[in-house]
Amino acid sequence: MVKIDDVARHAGVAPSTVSYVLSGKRTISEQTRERVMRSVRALGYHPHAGARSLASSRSNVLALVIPLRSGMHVPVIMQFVTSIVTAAREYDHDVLLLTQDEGVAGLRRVAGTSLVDAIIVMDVELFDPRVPVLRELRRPSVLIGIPAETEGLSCIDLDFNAAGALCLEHLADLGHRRVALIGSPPEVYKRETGFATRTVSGFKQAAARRRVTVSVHPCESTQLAAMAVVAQLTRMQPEVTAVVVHNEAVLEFLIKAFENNGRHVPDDISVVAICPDELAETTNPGVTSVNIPAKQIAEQSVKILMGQLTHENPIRGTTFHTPRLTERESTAAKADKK
Amino acid sequence: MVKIDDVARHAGVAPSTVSYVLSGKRTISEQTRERVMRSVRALGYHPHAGARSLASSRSNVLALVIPLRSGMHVPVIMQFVTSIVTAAREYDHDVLLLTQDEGVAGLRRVAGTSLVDAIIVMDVELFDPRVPVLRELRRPSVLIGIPAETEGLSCIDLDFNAAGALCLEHLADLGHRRVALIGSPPEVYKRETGFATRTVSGFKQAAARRRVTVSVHPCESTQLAAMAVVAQLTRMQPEVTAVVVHNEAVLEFLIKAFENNGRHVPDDISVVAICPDELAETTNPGVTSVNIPAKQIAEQSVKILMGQLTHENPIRGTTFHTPRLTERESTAAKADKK
DNA sequence: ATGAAAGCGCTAACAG
DNA sequence: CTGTTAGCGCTTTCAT
Repeated sequence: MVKIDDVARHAGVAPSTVSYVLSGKRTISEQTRERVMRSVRALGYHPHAGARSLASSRSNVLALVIPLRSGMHVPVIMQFVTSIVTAAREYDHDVLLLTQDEGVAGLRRVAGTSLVDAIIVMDVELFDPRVPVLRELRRPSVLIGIPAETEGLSCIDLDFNAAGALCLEHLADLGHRRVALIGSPPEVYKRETGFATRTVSGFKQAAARRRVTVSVHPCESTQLAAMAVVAQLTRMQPEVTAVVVHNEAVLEFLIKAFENNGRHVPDDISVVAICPDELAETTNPGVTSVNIPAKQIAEQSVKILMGQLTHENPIRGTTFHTPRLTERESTAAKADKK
Repeated sequence: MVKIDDVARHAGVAPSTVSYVLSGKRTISEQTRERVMRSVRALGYHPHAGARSLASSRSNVLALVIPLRSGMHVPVIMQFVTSIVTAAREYDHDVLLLTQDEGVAGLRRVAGTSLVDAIIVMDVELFDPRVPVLRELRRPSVLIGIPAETEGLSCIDLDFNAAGALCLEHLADLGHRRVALIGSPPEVYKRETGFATRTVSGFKQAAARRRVTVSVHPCESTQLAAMAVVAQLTRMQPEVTAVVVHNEAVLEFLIKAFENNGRHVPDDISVVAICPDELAETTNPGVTSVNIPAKQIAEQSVKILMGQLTHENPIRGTTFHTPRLTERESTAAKADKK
């Protein structure tokens, strides 16, 4: 294995000079920098990660805790994961993956052993046991999702409150007076996962403002559950002319089910979804939707961590992404019959 | 930060003794082991990962390269990922995530810096540029998927050849004489991804043996593409009474499309899928399927790496998982009309 | 069964 | 702008 001393000898400089050339932590004459880089390439030098982390107390690795539990839409998670890895690489960092099932112990382990410099936690609940641990770890961290107590932590999420409101406003503007929200599986609400409950409350607040009558229907992520909700809605609440769907997994099933119940989208029933744009574009018809900007949130998360790690830009507190609604073919003005 | 010397002092032993207690690399009297462990817990000691990797030249981290490209079913990838992380933790290893887009350079980097001890590569193509690099890296590695040249490498995959054959045999046993295979998107075949082409060839070989007439239809992972394939099949090849689906993403769309074309599953058309059991169970009707055993393959991959890392059980060569077909409600004997 | 001590390869003062 | 050197915290011979 070729080491820094080999490079130094080959280039006729001191080891520290090689180190500084590579890290850019002090100014080096263009001449020697060139010579060193040439030697680095000639010998195929790769600094030993462990030695580096020992000497600098920086591993250049981030931990990412991904959710495993039911109720989360897998493609969205995956998009977060890949975006975070890509963003981390831009800052010359790698990503270590932790699954939720190691729980709090995993956080303690990777932080305690200095395996990672910072931690990203996805799918944070309102009263998440990891939150106090993160606080006591005293390492940079960012939570994707908003817990009840954010003091001293960096959190980031889509403003689901505004997203819920935005959906209702859009439908209210189109003249709808009775709107149903079809949401995540019941367990997601029981866990008090922020994104689900915040959407509901934003939705309800907007409904109160606009004097729209609403109801909320949690829904399992299966076709059967989707059909059941539509059947119930059609039978018990035929006056509902629009729905907001906050459950990517059943979006297509719901549309199909409405069609099968003789209610055409958007003529008989309008549909707005909160889901990734890619999904909303590929359904038939295209669904008016509020985007879940996984890529942007992932990039912003990494940026926040890097700011904290370099002490330059220690963004603390909560960052909300403003939701954006895109009109597609699934919403229309309320029909004026009756 | 508490270090090994602190623990040693607290327990009244030498630092090396603490190290040996923790690693179990030499026999320690029950007495001192207890004392040391007590001190470890009392002080909350976590060995520094970098120092450890520097001294032992083992990082206890595995790299996992995940695919990003289109054509792969995301939930299956995710299942692999989480299973690999979980399996690695059983052996006290962590998992570093690499995305495909860093390409060969990512492999060189993590191996060259000794960031990882071993590498798992998913979605390996027949002529994969990473294969020669993996070979020259001289680190334990396992490929999920089978390249053209496996010399000196460990590979593992479902025996898709057998899977394709198994599907056809099952349908032939039920009396079907004309069978279509609806496969992955065209680009997957163009890339010569082994799993897709091997399925097709196993399917065709079995068809030749059983004198069944077959056709193969690549299919994009969209509802529209699924509808188009079904329409084409119904119009151009009405004599086809059974299909094999090797594309998880469109399985449900295909079934729906057949129903909409007035062909009931399984009475008018039998459907066999190659997909995870979880998916096959939740469709309506349940689909007879050959399982993609992500969890088993993931666990086996990790086990292979561990064998190589400990030099105990250096499993080389190719491991094929034998496919298993589970009958559900989507297949029936061919109707005897005409 | 345990201790002492020599590195592992790199970074970051300190010195010039 | 560059060189010298003292660790970083752990593992692992080599001793006993």
